[in-house]
Formats: sequence, structure tokens, C-alpha cells
Amino acid sequence: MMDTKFSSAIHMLILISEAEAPMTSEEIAISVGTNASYIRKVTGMLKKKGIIESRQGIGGFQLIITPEKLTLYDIYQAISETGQVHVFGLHQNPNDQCIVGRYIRPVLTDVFRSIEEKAEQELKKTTLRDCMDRMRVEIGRSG
Amino acid sequence: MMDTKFSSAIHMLILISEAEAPMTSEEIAISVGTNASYIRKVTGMLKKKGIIESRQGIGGFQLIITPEKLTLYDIYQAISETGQVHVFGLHQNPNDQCIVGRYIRPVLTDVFRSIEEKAEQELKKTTLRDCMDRMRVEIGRSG
DNA sequence: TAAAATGTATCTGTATCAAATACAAGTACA
DNA sequence: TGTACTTGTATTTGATACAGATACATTTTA
Repeated sequence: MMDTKFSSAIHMLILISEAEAPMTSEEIAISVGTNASYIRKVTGMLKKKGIIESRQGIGGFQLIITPEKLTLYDIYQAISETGQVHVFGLHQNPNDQCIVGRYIRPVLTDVFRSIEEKAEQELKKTTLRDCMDRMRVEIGRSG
Repeated sequence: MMDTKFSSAIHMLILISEAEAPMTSEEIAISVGTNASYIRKVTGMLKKKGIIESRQGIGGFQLIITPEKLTLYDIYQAISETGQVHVFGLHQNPNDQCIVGRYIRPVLTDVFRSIEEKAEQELKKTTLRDCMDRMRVEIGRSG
């Protein structure tokens, strides 16, 4: 199963940002198409990174960072374990007795990282506002 | 479990490219640190894309494309299902009744795709020869 | 004919993810 | 005060993906 927390997080943040009245985790869950527990798991991560705030017993979540300053990289860091975009897995047991086996991991670590950094740079360039603007365009298209 | 076929494939191709005598899937497996069946599963994919060739009953695999012309993108396309770098999963059941739920998927599909394309561009720029060269540098450093 | 190799299919163990459930803790309001 | 509602958090379950393992047909060479 592919991790969809990032996608869900962006969805939630747009909701939180645009909703007129505060939305509960249950209401957010209905829009995202999942359950309230999952929503709270993700809001917990976003809260830990200082992206949103909330309080026990009180319904609703508030954005702390404005959509213009909140980048997709910030969001990605919040919901991922290492904070780094990690696309290409390394095989775990190359044989040290073989010259290729001995050096393949450091080589691929570097090669992969430099590629993944390009993706990170793009995430840093894209803000939540950009996503919201694109959505308006999409809505405009469809009527 | 993270997919490591890409990493393994590069390892195998360097071996195939640099070995003096033809290597069997069993010998390759020892260097990669896995089993011969897995190697043959990956070589099967590389063969389908015209990157290497082999024949039943005969030991060994040959590169068809020179390392200078073989890009990591070619290799990635061979071992991945869709041929596209796919990093960010989309959540599956956003609610159409909600305006955000209705438009989030096309928006994120576009946003994610443009980011993933940057990674693909980098893969296209990097050749197997580049990896082999980096390995030589690494070997030089260590003695 | 026998040995060795690739090609291919299948099953198993393990890890990861979301769904589901449950419950403690905090708040608002009658 | 107490009841209903909410967030926070932990745990279990089911589904899916991946590599490991095994088996065997097919092909080639000696």
C-alpha cells in the first residue's frame, strides 16, 4: 500500500485554510474519505511541526503558517519519518568480497540523494497557496 | 518493504559491464547479496527493454547498450511497472460532495507529476558510465 | 545422456499502510 | 455538576507489496 499521508495532509490543510467555520476531525474525514482517527494521526504530525494548532476538547484546527509561506516541503517533512524525500531503495546485502559489492552503496547513496534533492527543491518552491490557486483554476474550468 | 530492484539492477549492470568472463545469475546473486531467482527476475525485465541479452542454457548476460548511452532512466523504466517515477501517493476516496474533495486529485496529480518529472530529468542525465566513474573515484579514495 | 544454465511460476515470511476500535483527557453547556 | 462532544493516542486487523525460497520446464554444451 502506498503512503498517502502527504496527499491527505494537503487536502486537510486546504480545508482548514478555506473553511469558514472550524471543522472537526470527523468532518475533515468525510471530505478526505477516511476516518477521524487517521485525520487526527496526521493533524498530530502537522501540529508537532508547528503547521497547525488545536486543543483537546475544542473542535477545529487552525493554520499557524499562512498558505503563502507554507511549502509542500514543510508539509512533507511533517508527515515523513526522516524528513527527506526517499524514492530509491538500496539493496541491503551487497557482498564486501566483491569490489562492486563493496562500493555500490556509497556510490548509489550519492547518486540517488542528488536526484532526490532536485525533487525537494521543487517541493520547497511550491506553497499551499499555489495548490489552492491551481484548484481555483480547475474549478473555473469545470464551471 | 522498500523496492530495491533499481539499486540491484544498477549493481548487476556494472558487474555485467566490467566482468572479464561472463557471470551466471548465481555468481551475480553472490555479489548483489541475494538469490539467483531474484537476479533472473530482474534480468528478465532488463532483457525485455533491450538493455541486456541472454540465452537459455548459456551462462552469462551481455550489455546491448554501451554504458555511455545507458541512462538510469532507461534502467528505471525497465524495472518499474509504469516507467514513471512515482513518489507521492494520492489518497483514493476524496468526497465528491465537497468542492475540495472533488478537485484535489487532478490538482495534486499535476503538482506531483511536475515534481516527479524533475527527478526523471536527472535520471535521464545520469548514465551507467557516470556510476562506474563515481565508483572508481570511491575506490581511489579508499586505497 | 547428463550437467548446467536461464526462464518462469508459486508459496512464504515480513513490513507497511490505512481502517477500525477503544479509551483517556479536555472543554462547553445545560 | 454532569453529560455530550472533541482531540490525543494506543492497539489490532486486513490488505498489499517485496524479497526469499523452491521447483521445474527449456535450452545448450560436453
